[in-house]
Amino acid sequence: MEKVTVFDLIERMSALLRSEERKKCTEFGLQSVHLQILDYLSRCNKYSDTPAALTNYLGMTRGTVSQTLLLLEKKAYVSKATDSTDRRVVHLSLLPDGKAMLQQARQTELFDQAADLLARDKLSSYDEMLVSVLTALQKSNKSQSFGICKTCLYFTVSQDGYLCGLTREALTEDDSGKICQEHRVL
Amino acid sequence: MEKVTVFDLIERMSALLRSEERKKCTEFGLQSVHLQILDYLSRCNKYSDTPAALTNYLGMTRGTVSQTLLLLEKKAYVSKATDSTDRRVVHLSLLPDGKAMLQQARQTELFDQAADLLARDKLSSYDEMLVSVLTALQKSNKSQSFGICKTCLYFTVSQDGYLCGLTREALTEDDSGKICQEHRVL
DNA sequence: GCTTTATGTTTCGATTCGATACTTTATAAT
DNA sequence: ATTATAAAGTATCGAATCGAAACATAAAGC
Repeated sequence: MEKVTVFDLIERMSALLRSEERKKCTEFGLQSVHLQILDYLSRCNKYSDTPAALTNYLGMTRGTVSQTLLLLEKKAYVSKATDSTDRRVVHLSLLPDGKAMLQQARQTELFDQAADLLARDKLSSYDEMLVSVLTALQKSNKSQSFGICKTCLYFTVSQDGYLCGLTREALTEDDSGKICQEHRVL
Repeated sequence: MEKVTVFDLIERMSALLRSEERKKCTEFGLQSVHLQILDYLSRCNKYSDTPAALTNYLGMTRGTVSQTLLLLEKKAYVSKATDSTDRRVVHLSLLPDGKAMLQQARQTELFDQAADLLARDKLSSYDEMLVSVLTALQKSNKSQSFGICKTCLYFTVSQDGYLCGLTREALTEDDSGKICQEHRVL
């Protein structure tokens, strides 16, 4: 397949989602960045719930992120807590209101419908397909992949559960499904 | 495949592209909306090069689109021309400067690299795969699909070339590859 | 101890964005 | 025909975003 096709297809999907997202946002009186931040926080793990990670993830400046977080904090969507060991670092967490908002704003209908339509066609193994597309994209975007923990180079299965090879810490099943800023593609 | 997987995969791709785009934009002193507009204008056909189409495509209000176009016009990226038959409508076109900017700002490297990586793996027919994913998404997003002209319900092949079944006008090969706001999924 | 680096915050000005009201043109109704 | 209604854009205003730069504080290097 020529590059143009992949390029166009993915760009189209992306534009489609962007548009949907914008509509959702105005509906709930939010900005798309807010939604992206809430979404990220709901998916990232404990190593990645900092303003700095958000800065990298969203590709914005620190100042802007700081401002936006201030606003989200005022709306009681997120809360801050300084790290116990490194007192420069702030850990963010979704508050109940934030979770509720995210739940409402997620484009679930769109995807539900799409999935239903997909199910009718008898396509096999298109998830490995998409996975490989995404992985390829992540590899290209060298800097940071922000991949799922369990697909990481450092992710290891020990006798008594999961383990992060980088931090040497034990990981719960829950942790292993979330996005990590330290993620390295296999 | 469960819905979650599709959802996550595509969301991830989208987030990735958004981030890349943001970086590109600040690099060139633009806003991501500007780039999206330039991109759209470079891909849309003559039925779709109006502010109203942009409004639908981007999911913004008419006022905002009008403002942004004013700015792009001032930068000599786009130009306006009132329609000859319906004097209410305005047709937009990319000026050389706009094309040049778009050329520079497009995330070609990212996709080139991704395509190279994909080429190494021996995956067959993943384009039909992605096409069907995208089509499904477009079907879900009932309102307007903004699909490629040649994949449209109204697209017909006559003895002497292509034809739009809606407007009854002849279409060039070039036209048939572009995005149309009237697009209907088959 | 001093410098350098990293994480966040603050401030400021330019820009965006949505809401509302408005103009102009086309289409529909009577 | 004349009026009414709808559609495409524009203009204006105020709130909010965003990036740049300067700043503060904490950790790390030498």
